[in-house]
Amino acid sequence: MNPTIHDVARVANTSKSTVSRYLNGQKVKKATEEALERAIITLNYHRNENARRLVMSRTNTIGIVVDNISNIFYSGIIRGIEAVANKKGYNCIFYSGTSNAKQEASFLHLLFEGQVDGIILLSFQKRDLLELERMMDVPYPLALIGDHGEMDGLYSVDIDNASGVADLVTYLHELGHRRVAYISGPSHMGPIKYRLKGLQQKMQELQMEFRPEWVVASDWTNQGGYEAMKELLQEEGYTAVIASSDETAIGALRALQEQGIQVPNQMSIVGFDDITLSSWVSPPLTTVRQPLQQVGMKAAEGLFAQIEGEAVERTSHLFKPTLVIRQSCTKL
Amino acid sequence: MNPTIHDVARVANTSKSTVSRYLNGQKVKKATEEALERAIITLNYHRNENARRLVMSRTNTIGIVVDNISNIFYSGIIRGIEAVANKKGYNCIFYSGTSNAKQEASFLHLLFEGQVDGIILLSFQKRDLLELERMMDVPYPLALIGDHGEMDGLYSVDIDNASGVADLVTYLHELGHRRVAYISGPSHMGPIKYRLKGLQQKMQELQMEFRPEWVVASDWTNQGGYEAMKELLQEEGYTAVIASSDETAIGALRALQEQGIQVPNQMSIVGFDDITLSSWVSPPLTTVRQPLQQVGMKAAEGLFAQIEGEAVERTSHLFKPTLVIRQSCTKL
DNA sequence: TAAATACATGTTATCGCTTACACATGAAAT
DNA sequence: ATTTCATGTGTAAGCGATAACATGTATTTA
Repeated sequence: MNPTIHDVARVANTSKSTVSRYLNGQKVKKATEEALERAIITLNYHRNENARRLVMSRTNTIGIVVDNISNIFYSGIIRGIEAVANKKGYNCIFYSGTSNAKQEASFLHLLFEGQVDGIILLSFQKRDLLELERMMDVPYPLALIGDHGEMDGLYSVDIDNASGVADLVTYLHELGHRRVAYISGPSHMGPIKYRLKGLQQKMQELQMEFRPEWVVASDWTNQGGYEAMKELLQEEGYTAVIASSDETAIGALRALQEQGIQVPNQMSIVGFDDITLSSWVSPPLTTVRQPLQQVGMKAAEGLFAQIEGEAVERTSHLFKPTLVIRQSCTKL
Repeated sequence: MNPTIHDVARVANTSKSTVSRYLNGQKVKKATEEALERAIITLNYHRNENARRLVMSRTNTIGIVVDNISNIFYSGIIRGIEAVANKKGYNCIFYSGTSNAKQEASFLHLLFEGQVDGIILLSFQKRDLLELERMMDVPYPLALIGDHGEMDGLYSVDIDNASGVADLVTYLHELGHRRVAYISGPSHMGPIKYRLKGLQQKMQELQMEFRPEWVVASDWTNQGGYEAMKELLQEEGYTAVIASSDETAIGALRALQEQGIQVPNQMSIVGFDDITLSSWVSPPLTTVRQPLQQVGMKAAEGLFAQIEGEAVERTSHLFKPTLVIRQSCTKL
């Protein structure tokens, strides 16, 4: 059996409550402090966190539920969350829905059961509206990152996807491009809808021609981008391609180069995300960078505000990406 | 305040222990079962996991400590771990040492404090020997993935890196190559030493010439591979390059192509890892694939064996990679 | 030196659950 | 009808911590 606070008290010749106070940083007499230190080392005592949580109804821990823990995009967000959590003295633990197809809402039990003080749900998949509604009823601290199904009532944070694409359109427009093609992504991903909407709105605003046959879908992989570009190459008339992710943009670039089409001289291309690879390819890819860390921080801040009983705006908070100009576009 | 088992008992007109038994799947009379079901729904009862863990000294949860949660290599391993854990009815929670430079051993407190029943430490960084020794003294279920500092006394699982490189050497030798260059990786990574050792041993065995100037280090990034290859290009005489990771191999490929050196006609190149990108590049890269999922499963199995009190071999368990032949090498 | 104050420590109830044990109930065996 | 046994349920004692309250000791002040 592990030693308990009671054992420590016995060995140090004092009482449980003194031990508890000492452990929690309250002042004790110098002599008892030393005795306690010795006792704790001798017994190799570690406090039982479960007992503590039971009586305190508090865990000092937040849960982060991610659909795919190895998604590289989440790493920046997680860094942001952890930065805030560390400052607040909280621990982060991660739950992954990766292999088992558990739904996010199924992790809410962690909250009910007292395993965590709050939860951040992190996923760029499009979310189920029923699940979102269910979450709105949860009287516990909760923050969403990613799609919020355009409904209010939940504290959520996301990239302003529409704005990012709009920036790309504007940039191409400034370079003189009037007809641009678009490589979209898989429909189950949250950002897809907003990126397309941003494209359409900005193009309309700038009175650019929008042709449905200049829009193709991809699965957001490199290979998908390659294939989408091949498909797109059967149409003509556009002078630039906007890919809705850098990975597809790079695949598309490969298809273009394979066809002997020079980038950017004969075709301009831009991506979205600013992944590391984007600066390596040739030509280096113009794209927009997502403020991932800020997103994570904002979500964590909102969560802690809720944990501490403050009022938060239960609505969506968006962060604008920033344009990163490299060498994949040319002036017309 | 949340409803407790006591509230449920009151509403269902029975006693705490009956509720507890019902919740734990023991048989109760049909009538009480129905009453309990109703009471639980009415009250929206969720059992307090902390109280339960306190009295049971058991969490049904294992902790997975990873240095960088977004490392794509870990995703396969994690899938393996989760598969075994799910089968055993355990939950996995992840702890990340990402942002804060916490050492792995500092997560052992989770075990002492009763937060988890066992821990898997997952990292491909080279491990600190002092930390490893400290872990050997821990009388709790523990499994290591990655470097085990060549010491026994810990249950650990790893890729057989030496064997992987040896396979590559053998393959090149079979193709007629006798003089090969090698792009190593960063010294703080665990596999580096073993991969180099595998290279040297197999080359010696096959009586191939090993020249120090044909060995350069890289940081295992694409750009690092590019630079390493440039450095290597100042030397001559070798007919093939073994890169110690696919990402560097792809960078090296870029450098070669930039110099107008045709792959595989003028230079053969192989990588290590079999990342997705390796089959996309041109020419598709010959490499070795790591059995990541198996590694994860083996670690989890060893951990559960320990949790269940079985004896396990407290030593290193290695899994051999398999050669994946594509088109980046030519017969001499 | 006695009274007033501050500070450190001990006593005890409590958090919500599981479980050993005792007890009640009803069916099966005598 | 009585005894036996199985089965379901209640009582009560912990699990290991915190914290309100009471108490004791040291320090300051009159």
